[in-house]
Amino acid sequence: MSDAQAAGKRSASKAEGDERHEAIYRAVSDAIVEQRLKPGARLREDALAEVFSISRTGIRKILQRLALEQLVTLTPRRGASVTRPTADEAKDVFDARQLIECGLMPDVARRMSEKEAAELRDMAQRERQALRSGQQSVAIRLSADFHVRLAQLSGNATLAAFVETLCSRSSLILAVYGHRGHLGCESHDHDDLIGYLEAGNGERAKAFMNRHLKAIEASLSMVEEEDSAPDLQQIFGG
Amino acid sequence: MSDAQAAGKRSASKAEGDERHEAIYRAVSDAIVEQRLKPGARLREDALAEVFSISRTGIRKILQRLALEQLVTLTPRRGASVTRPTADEAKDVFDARQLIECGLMPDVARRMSEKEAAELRDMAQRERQALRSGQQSVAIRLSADFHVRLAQLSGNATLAAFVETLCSRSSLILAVYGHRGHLGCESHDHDDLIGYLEAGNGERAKAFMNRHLKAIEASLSMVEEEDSAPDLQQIFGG
DNA sequence: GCCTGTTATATTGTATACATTGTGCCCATT
DNA sequence: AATGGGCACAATGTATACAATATAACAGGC
Repeated sequence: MSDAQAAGKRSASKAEGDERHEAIYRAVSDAIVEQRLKPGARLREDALAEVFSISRTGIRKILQRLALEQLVTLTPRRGASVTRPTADEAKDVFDARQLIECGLMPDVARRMSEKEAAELRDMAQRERQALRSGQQSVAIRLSADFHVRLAQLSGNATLAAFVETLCSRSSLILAVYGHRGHLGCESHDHDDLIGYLEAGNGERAKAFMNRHLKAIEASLSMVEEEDSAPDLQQIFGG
Repeated sequence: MSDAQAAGKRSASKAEGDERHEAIYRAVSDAIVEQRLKPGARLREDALAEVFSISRTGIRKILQRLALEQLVTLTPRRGASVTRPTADEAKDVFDARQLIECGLMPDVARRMSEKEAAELRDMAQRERQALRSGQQSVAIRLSADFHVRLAQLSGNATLAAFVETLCSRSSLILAVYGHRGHLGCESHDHDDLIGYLEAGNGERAKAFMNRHLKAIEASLSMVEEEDSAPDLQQIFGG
């Protein structure tokens, strides 16, 4: 990589620097969403800076962005770590998803084209495939992407961007509170949903999405696991 | 500046730096929301750094945060300026507010205590007062605060934070597309809404909020005002 | 032998210096 | 006189150096 990096460094005089930052951001974000970086994992600035061959300045920028999206937690003099969502946060996130994603279904049903439906079916199929072949990280990502793409089809970019952050956080929640092997979305659910949307039945899709999200939330085991020796912390801790 | 900076450097050893940053962030954010900084206004890093007596590093951090909330626009080598929302963005923001704020009304009606109702009434009264006495900036802020506080009472911190960004952006939208003198919320609307909520009538409140937001949106004049001599830009510009 | 206080190390926070790039002005040329 | 190129300036992007602080290891005392 050193060659490409050195060459990139020299030739990246233009606005490529931004794209590089974006790429690094996505790399870290993806690693978190795909649960290769697990909640609680520390993200040291030096280490990240070395891995991606940029200075800490750029890394800090990226970490701040991730912190604003609640994917990493920035503790003042302690640095960054992958966020470990609380039970309250988990509830908020799923309530928000229910309100928004369900609310968008009628719009999606009205606007979705055949080409977009095909794209969604492709995503759903690849998700099933990944699930069957045991590629958990890929499946998690495709599942989140499916929900995000759906929101984008509503035509509301603002809400779509918000749904994206909610889905990313959902992945963290599943990592902490989900049962292993069961990663949220049932494999056939997404296909069923596409069917309702293709039929233009927004209300049906809305109701189905509601059940779908409720099912995911219900599959979580909401026990806040205490640290190794935390009794004092829980009794006195602010 | 060197004196104040040196003194600040010594005394701000603790975690006060964070609070200082937060204060500066709020100062800039407030100025934007209250329309003392108008859309399109350039925000030069040097100038801000000098005004607040910190280095550009801290300013950049704050500008990035504001950019993620869509309050300022960061053009790659051109710097920061107060965002001038497009008509599409305006529609998205108000659609989002309708979906979310209305959807939260039942929860608010169920959870709101008498003390919180009194607090809201106080805010609404101060808003009317500010409006009467011609303090437009204060009125704008109080109006946004009212909607945000309402969302907070739903108990969903995630959605409340999102509503906060939507309200801030709404202020920008009103600055660009609103008629002068008419700043969105009718003065008695908020009081009426509190009444429905106090009565525990969530559905009524929901319907009223829907009309309320629709009325605000309808009051906008959605003409994308072209710059002084921009014909070529609009025809060819990306 | 365990607990506490101190010191050393490692990591983040901040500022500043340097490199890069966009913009506007001025001059030369047609 | 107008246009195009070049140059100078100004503002941002990046990296590094320095300062402050939290953690952990270690030593001394109870």
